[in-house]
Amino acid sequence: MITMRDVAKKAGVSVATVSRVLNNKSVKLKTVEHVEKVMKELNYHPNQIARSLSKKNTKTIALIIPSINNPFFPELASAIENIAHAFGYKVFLFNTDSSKEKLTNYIDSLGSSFVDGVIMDSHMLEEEDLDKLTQMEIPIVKIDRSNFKDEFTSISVNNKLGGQVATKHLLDVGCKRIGHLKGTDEEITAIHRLWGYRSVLKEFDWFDQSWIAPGNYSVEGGYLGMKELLIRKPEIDGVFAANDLSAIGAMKAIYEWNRKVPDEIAIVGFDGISMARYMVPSLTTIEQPISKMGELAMKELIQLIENPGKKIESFELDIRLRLQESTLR
Amino acid sequence: MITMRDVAKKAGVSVATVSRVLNNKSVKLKTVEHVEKVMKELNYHPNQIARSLSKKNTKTIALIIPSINNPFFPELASAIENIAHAFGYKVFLFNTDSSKEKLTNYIDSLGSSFVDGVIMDSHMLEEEDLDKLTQMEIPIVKIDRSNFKDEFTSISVNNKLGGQVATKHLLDVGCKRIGHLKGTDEEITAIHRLWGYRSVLKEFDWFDQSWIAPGNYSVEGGYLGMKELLIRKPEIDGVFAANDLSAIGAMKAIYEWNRKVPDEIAIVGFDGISMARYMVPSLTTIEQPISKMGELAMKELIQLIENPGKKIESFELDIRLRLQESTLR
DNA sequence: ACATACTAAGTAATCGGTTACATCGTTGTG
DNA sequence: CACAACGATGTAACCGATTACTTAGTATGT
Repeated sequence: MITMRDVAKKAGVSVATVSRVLNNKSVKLKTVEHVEKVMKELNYHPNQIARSLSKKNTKTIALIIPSINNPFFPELASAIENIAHAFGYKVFLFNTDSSKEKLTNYIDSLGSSFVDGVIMDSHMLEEEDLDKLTQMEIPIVKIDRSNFKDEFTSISVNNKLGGQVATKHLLDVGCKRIGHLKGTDEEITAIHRLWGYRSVLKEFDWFDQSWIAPGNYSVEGGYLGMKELLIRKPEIDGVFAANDLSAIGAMKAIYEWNRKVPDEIAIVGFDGISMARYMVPSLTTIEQPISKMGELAMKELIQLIENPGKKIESFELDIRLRLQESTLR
Repeated sequence: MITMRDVAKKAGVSVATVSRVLNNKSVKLKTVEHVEKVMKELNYHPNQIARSLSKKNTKTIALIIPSINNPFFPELASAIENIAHAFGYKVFLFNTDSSKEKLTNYIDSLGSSFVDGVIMDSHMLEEEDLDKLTQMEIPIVKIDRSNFKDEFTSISVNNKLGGQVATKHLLDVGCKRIGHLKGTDEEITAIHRLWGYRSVLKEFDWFDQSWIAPGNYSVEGGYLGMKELLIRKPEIDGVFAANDLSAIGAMKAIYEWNRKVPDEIAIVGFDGISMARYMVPSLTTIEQPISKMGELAMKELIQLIENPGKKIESFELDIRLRLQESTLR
């Protein structure tokens, strides 16, 4: 491996000068040119690890997400990676696969100062984990699920409001019996969406818990949950699925049950993943500004990293109803 | 920041001993316990960067993919990340967004020895890039698109065969006029799939280039390309789309055109992304063993990294026809 | 009892950069 | 003309670990 000393020796200057050339510090133009020529000749690449060690930064962040099967996360990751790249940061992909063990594992590793910051999107965080993270004194931005106190900058949307908008919309298009495919029980987003749904329907006398089935935030879950609802509630004519994936599963179940979307059963999802537009029929959904969330998260994290005075903030971005065929009637 | 010296001082031993405790080298049990206790007390975490500098490895790999919107890549990334994690490796996500500039940028950065290896899935590699990569002497595994000579270990499937299987299947279910939504012109996989399609149909006298429309490997592209075909070839009754995304777009176009899948037009995709199963109707597709490809790639890369004697190999995995409703008639 | 082998631990060099401080030559000012 | 100020460069310490080499102490064998 070619090192700075090799370059210095061949160029007849000191290592300090080579370093200065690399970092655009004051060096005579002629020297710069000469040293750069030597670097080319030797095909020299500065060692990022050594640089990180003395500079005490790595220009690297960790992105912790619970799953990669839900397109929401790739879309988010894409936005994050884009901004990161634009600002010279690299992104570690830590996929916890909804496994607590893997999450703990990753969190523990963060203490080893190989990342400058963390974007965390996980519902499985417990007090213990948060304590660890706080102790590490590493900048953190939480996305999507701000279930804990305001120790970290967080980016989220109003999930309860989203649930309300979705449910009201189903009422607006004439649905009389509206079911819900809820997300996982641990996720705060899922709980809030459920609350939104319930808050709109609680005054109706037909409404009770039996209109709620598990959807598990997954296609398979939505599919199974919808089958359950179809059996239990043949009169169902509207569904609010806690996310787009489960809505897609639900549509599949409805189709197999030989019922028509939207005429017999209208359906609303949540997230606004791009695939929702291309379903047949296209899926009405509560759209989160996914890219904007990713961009904001990354930009905030960079702020946190690069100017230590930066304060913790909470951002709540707007959702909107993206009207499509699945509720068009 | 707490360092090894702090631990050493407090424990009354030398830094070497602390290091040995960390690396399970021969140390008296009593000393180990004592040092570990001190580490706990000080909340000491070894600095990964310093460790990497002296060990000359980073337990990190770079995954370079062209896009994150096509679910194929998240599914691949997921498999890779899983194996990586199991073997103690971390994964950098480099998404080139089909931008040559970003790719070059990332490739150049790889010289700085901050990764032990690279998994590369990009069709945009040019001679120049390959030269750079070869010079860096960094272990590389290429996935999916082995368009260049055998300088690197590569994992792929037989795309031409896939195109043939898909097209023959459409003939088998009774299609008389079969169009193709091709992928991007630069991607070798797309070219091979097209070849497969053409090789099956070239003997038919109705067949010519005008049955091929651009699909661009994207939903939008498939949608637009299908519209084009529907206008140009009203008699079309079968479509082989170069990937699942474009097939999904095509189904949307067909639906809007008020034609029925599969009865009036049958359609086959390529890739076997999990979403294909949940389309309405579900999408028949040429299934690549995506997870297996990712796992194999990562395992091979680890081999390459950890035992330098390891030879370059080419793996061609099997594809299979995944029969679903979109060709069921 | 003494040479030999082995274990546990310490000393200091090293990985490849950055940077505080020192040095030297040049230019500017009264 | 003498001295201050500044710009370009060199020297060497440092970032936080690992590890080759060395040494002290203990166990084994004859």
